[in-house]
Amino acid sequence: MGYDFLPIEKKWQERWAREGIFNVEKDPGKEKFYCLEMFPYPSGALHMGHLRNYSIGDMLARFLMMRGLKVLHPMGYDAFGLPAENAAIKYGIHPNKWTWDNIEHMTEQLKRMGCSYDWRRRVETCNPDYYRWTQWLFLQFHHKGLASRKKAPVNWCESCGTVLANEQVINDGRCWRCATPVVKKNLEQWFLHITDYAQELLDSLDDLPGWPEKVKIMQRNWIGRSEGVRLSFALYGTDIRIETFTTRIDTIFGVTFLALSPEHPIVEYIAERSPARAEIESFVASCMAQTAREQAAAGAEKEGIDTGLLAVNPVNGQRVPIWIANYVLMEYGTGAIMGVPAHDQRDFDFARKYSIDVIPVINPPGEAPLDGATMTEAFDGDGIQCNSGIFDGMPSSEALPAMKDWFVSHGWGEKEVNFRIRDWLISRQRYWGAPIPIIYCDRCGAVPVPESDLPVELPLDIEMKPGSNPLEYALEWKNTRCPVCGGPGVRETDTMDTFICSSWYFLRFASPWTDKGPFEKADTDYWMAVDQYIGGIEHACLHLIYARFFTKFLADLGLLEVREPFTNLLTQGMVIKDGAKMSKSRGNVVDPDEIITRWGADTARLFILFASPPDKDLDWSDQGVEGAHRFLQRVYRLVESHLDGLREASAEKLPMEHLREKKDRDLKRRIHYTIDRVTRDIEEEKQFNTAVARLMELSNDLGSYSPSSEGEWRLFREGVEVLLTLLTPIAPHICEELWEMTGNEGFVSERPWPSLDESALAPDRVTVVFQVNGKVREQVELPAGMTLDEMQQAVLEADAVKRRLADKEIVRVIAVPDKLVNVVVKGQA
RNA sequence: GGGGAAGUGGCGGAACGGUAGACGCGCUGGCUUCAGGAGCCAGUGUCCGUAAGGGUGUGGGGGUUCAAAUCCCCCCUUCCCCA
Repeated sequence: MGYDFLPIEKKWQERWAREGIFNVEKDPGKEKFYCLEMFPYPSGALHMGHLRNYSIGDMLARFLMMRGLKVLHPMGYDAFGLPAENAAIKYGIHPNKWTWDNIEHMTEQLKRMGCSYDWRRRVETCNPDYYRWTQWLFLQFHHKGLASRKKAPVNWCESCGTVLANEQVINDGRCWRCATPVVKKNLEQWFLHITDYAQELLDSLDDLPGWPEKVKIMQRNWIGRSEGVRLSFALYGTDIRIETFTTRIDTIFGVTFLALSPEHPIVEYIAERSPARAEIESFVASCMAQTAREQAAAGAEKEGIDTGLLAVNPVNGQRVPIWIANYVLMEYGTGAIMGVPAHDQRDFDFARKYSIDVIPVINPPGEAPLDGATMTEAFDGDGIQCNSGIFDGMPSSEALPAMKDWFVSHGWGEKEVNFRIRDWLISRQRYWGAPIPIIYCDRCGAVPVPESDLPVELPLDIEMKPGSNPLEYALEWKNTRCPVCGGPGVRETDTMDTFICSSWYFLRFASPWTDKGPFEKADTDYWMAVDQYIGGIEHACLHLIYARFFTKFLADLGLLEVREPFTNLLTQGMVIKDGAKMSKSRGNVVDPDEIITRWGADTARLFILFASPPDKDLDWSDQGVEGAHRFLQRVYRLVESHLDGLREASAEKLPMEHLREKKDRDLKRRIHYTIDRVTRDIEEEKQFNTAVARLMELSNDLGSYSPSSEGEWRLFREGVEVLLTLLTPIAPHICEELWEMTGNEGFVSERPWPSLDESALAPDRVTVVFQVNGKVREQVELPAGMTLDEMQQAVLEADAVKRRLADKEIVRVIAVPDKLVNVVVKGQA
């Protein structure tokens, strides 16, 4: 017959579904494992990145199930978002229909992959049963004062027609979704106060040994904690004070100017009093048109304008000019900086361009003192204080803490910890998202929708038009009653950032059917935290921080026991073809459907797991896929061509001590070596490519073993069954089929993982390497377990060694049991 | 500029400080063939050699060690993230 994979895969997928073998319920008496892959956006079809993500996750879930754990392995859809609106406009399909059609199609695809999900638990974030609770969570943030509306300069994507959070502005100030350059707008927006959790988000990274160091570093950098001093400069001749923050209070005597962000609120006040009012206003206008990244880039041209007004340095009363500068960002610190050109490169560039004084206050140790007039770059290293009053002569490393105390004790400022992470801007001026449950009332202000009125359902009878939010025109929906006073009210038409929806979906999987809350504590108490989370590294500073934030907040509400959602994180590498990431724009995509139709899901899964370790990039190779397919064919033939013998052979295993022949002992050893290595490769090393390699070796050895006696058949049967069981998490369909063909009952997917017979691992003979001065001279097969003395004897008798030892003085002999002997001699050997 | 990851055959990739190149792909030769992207056997880092056997070899250069792809220092290159 041969390996006819399509009907085989269909048959087993149907049987698994019929028997519901992957449905799981909590069982407090049993150890659990929560295995989760990042759920997809239902864009229409799976791509190779998904296939890789879900092959890895499914293999782990199936492996752990066979290891006897209660495995929660669910799947869902991150189903709100802009592409649905774009499709609606482009093809005239309602976002709702477009999304649900895609969800059904992608679910079919996942089933065709043979994934072991408990499909009863599927969630869709666009389902009112789900987003009801997203809205409920927003209200909890609101009650706790952690959701608020404020006016701020925000990132605006012209193409998406919406604002973006800071994390969502990437690569040279572009939109994370469409790569359009982001511009600034001053808008009133909803924010979640993630900064309240900044310190904990930072600290508890240390409690995550199961996360890649790389991701933790990225998060630490993103959170960006810095300790410094908040100080204010008086606006000369007024009572107004301008706040700044610095980590380098040791350079306070070197301040020669103050620089304000063009967006700083005080700029307006200053402009009114400045002789250069018109110039300031036009300068500010031109800055607002620049992208954030243009402003911040270290190499970018620094522009500024002198306001003609002065600020007073608190430590020495010195008056310094106030400038407005494009390189000062409103969103970092206070939006104003003290300019110390001698010790900060950006300030230095700016000062030189506009001929501002440069006053060195730290001299490099052991070198000539700096001269502000002639220095060519800022000095930001440690050195000796100068021009710093009573601190002159002190090493700057000591001066920093000393000056901090001195400064604070004089009441000029206070110590402050500053974070780079900003509050999370969550409003989106889009239709296809979870409505923010707020009603505006002229009398009562912004009023939260009562929990009993949730969900605030998205109206479906809307008209999609480019560049606008249909909710603005959905008057029947928009106009409502104020929940407090009953007067006329207007609904918030902004919807929530979809990252809100994905910040808690892993909790919903624990109790997807409950309507009493977002989840039931008894369920999350059992299932949480996620033991293994798998997904792309691109979410390092987005989803993964947001989800941690939500988890901590929910723990503080008493709704969760855990404070971290994901115990172990695996960030899979990209899928590469022809030297570049697979992408539509590069035209190097391979369609998962095509691969599964042509080669089968098992082949696709096997190739993906074999081609490279999960955290590294994977080079797609059509020939590699064929190779994977050939391996499965060989396994199929191996079983098919030995069917009668396998069926008749006793399932009773022969222990090692009953095996006499070398070939039998070698096979037995290979079988248990494979169990040992495959188990460790999957469980400890997370190195699935070598696990597959070990299975190929076992298969090769079984292929060259010709059983004839009853005992040999028993051994062969053990080998085949071990091969099929170990291969099941990787290529489940073919294994089920072969398992059934050999006359076994039930699903191999439900078999326990083979147990290791340690005694079968010990080798009878070993290849020992003889070296002279570290160079391999001979390889000899010796009985295992020789003493070091015996090994040394053996080495001196070996011809290749003897030849090189003539007339040489042996300095020492090093022997590693069962491995090698190295004879060290004087001079060249 | 800062941070991170990585550099090993023709290719994907293996190697607790202990035989470098497992496994697979590709290639070469042979066998077989109800010709299919099939199977089987042998070979395959490189240089010298018919061979036996040597030399050499993990981006480059130093170092530690009986022994280094692996540990330490310097340099080069590529990719990613952040400014």
